[in-house]
Amino acid sequence: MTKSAQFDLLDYQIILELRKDARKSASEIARALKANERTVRNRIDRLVESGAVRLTSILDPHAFGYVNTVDIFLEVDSDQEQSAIEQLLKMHEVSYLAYGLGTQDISIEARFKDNAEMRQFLGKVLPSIPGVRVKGYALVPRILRNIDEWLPKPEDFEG
Amino acid sequence: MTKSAQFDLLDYQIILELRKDARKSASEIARALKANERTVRNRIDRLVESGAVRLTSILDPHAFGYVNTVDIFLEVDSDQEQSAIEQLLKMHEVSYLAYGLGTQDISIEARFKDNAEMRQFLGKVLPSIPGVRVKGYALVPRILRNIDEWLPKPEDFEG
DNA sequence: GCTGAAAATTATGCATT
DNA sequence: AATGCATAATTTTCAGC
Repeated sequence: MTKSAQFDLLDYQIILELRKDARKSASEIARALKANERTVRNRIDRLVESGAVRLTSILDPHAFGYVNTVDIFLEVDSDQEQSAIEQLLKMHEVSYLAYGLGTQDISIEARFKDNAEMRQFLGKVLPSIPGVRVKGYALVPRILRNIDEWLPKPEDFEG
Repeated sequence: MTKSAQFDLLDYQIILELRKDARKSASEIARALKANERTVRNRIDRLVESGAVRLTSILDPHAFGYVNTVDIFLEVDSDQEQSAIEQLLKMHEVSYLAYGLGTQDISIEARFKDNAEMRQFLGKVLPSIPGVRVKGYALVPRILRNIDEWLPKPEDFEG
């Protein structure tokens, strides 16, 4: 589980540095923030081990030829929800999947190399999953803010 | 711009390693993949400099008290689209924003610390933006796959 | 674009406060 | 939890293939 640990402004600044470059050395960060090297290392470890921060690689779909992105709202019959979710998660095109407990809503994002594949997915693949209806979708050529760019407010860091 | 560079299976394996830990040393990765240290460093540099891969920090909203996430579909009058998008991007609650060129669709995700804030956002804040209508939304207590977890197919890497 | 070897930098382990 | 220090590991620089 992810607990609500308490982080301070040094943590916040470290997060900002790591956001620019997750491989930036602890000593470089320490210099930039005028903090102790050893402390910065300890903080990074704590941030990662607490689960509050993940240091990872994010791929640009365009660089790999995935030029079409679509956000889709689905409605699913409750009794077929589990199997529908399982099927959706098997599809590598699905880059995001979230569902509302106690509701029939599933929200997904999917990525494709061309329009034909995307149309096939919307028109054939999704409707063929038992209990699933496409409630709406939006083609999203431009993502202006991505989930990985999200930050809490500075005020969420005590100090 | 992000060009479609060509990457091979070594790049793919390096990406998989960096996904687990963006700070994993190049020598450790080289050992794991039985590749040359220097080569691994060159590849990492190339992946990052080409824009295909970003090495960054991703925060867990829960760890900072943001327990409510909602995916929202909006419809916007074309002539007010630009100003609506600008206003939405100013809101720190909005963790994702994408819009379809030539359509009226805007797709967003937003995060909140409690239900009241979220309801306020859905019921008051969004409708108060000129030209914006909430077309639908889904509360998403469970995100099963996140965008940062997305990977191209191994076949997308030549070799 | 891949690899090698020495120099510089960084990380780790252990200790103290 | 923060820090100092010695040692180990890694990265960088400059080079040749």
